[in-house]
Amino acid sequence: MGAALIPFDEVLDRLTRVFRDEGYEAASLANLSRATGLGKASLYHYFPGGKADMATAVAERSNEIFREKILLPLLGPGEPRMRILGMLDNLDRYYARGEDSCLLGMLAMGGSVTLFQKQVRAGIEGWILALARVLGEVGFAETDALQRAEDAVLRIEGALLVARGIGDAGPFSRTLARMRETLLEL
Amino acid sequence: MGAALIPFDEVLDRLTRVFRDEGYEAASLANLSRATGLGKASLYHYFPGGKADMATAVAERSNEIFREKILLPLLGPGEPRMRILGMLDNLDRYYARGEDSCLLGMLAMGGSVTLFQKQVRAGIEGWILALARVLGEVGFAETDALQRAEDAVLRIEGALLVARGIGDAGPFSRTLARMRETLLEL
DNA sequence: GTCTATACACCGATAGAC
DNA sequence: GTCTATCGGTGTATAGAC
Repeated sequence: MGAALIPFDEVLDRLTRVFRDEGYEAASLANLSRATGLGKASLYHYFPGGKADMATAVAERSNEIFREKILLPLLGPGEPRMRILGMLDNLDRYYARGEDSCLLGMLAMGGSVTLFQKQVRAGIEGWILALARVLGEVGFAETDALQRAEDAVLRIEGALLVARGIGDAGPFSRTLARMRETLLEL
Repeated sequence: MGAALIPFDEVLDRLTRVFRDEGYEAASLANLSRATGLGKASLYHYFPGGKADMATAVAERSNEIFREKILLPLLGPGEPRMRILGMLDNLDRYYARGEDSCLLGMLAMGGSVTLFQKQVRAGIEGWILALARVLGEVGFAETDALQRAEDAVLRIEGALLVARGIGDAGPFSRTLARMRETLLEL
């Protein structure tokens, strides 16, 4: 009969970890099966579209979680400057001090970007827009706020890429530290 | 008998394009064979270690070309400020205005980073050190110069990642524009 | 140094029992 | 809803002729 062995969200979490650590192409069904404890056929029960289906679901859920953990506190109540500094702390935790990679970044730098461009775009642009909005509250003019927000987001992404590439989380930590001093400056 | 059909450097160039556009895992021997016009067995003649061998060779050559086209002009003769601004123009051309991805970035965000970490580290750190040196000539203190250089490099990488991820080169162009105004400022 | 042909493991995906 | 067993295809890699 087979009741669900673990909650579906837990399945998504484990799939996320594999895609985030290995990238889309290197994440084999054998990996994904092992990570979830589910047989391949069971994975196909939840995701009829197979691996691509799993990755898009995982990317969408990742965007939701990012929204909860990063964007809502950023937009939420409190003094705007403090919320922006709080975002930097939350990012530090979210990306495990630079040890974890960004799922969207991994999907972006893979051979099948186009499959996930909708989710990548939504995640990136949602982040930029939210940050720009709070920078606006702080007093930056709209275009300046947008520029700063875009710059901040792509610096985080670049820092995670470089950290992963050289096997040293230092660039991520230093990037957060620099942004603490410059993001609100001028 | 079989003389070389195309110069070896041309083979490397074509392999580079495949790895840079598809990433390591998605670049199949069939792709690489088609792109070079060489049969699989011929590729194994040049690269006994197979695909990993091709990718490391390609990464090393990519670092050499980057050095020629970007780092030497940056370090070369001329007024330091102008050389730094010149680097930004050269990067704009090198990455085809944001349409091309960074090979090292693609390798960094793949499931086999560890295979290429030596080359990725060499490329990234060589770039940072060169830029820091010229920033030093401009008058920035050593630690400040290093911070600025690291920040600049990871912004370029982040901009290329975001551009690829959303399918729009805009973030890359805007990043170069912002850096033209801020990299030498303060 | 290039090719054709092929080995054989693993890939994503499916069938069908329970 | 889960499993085992298996499919056909493609992956990397090799053998051996020319």
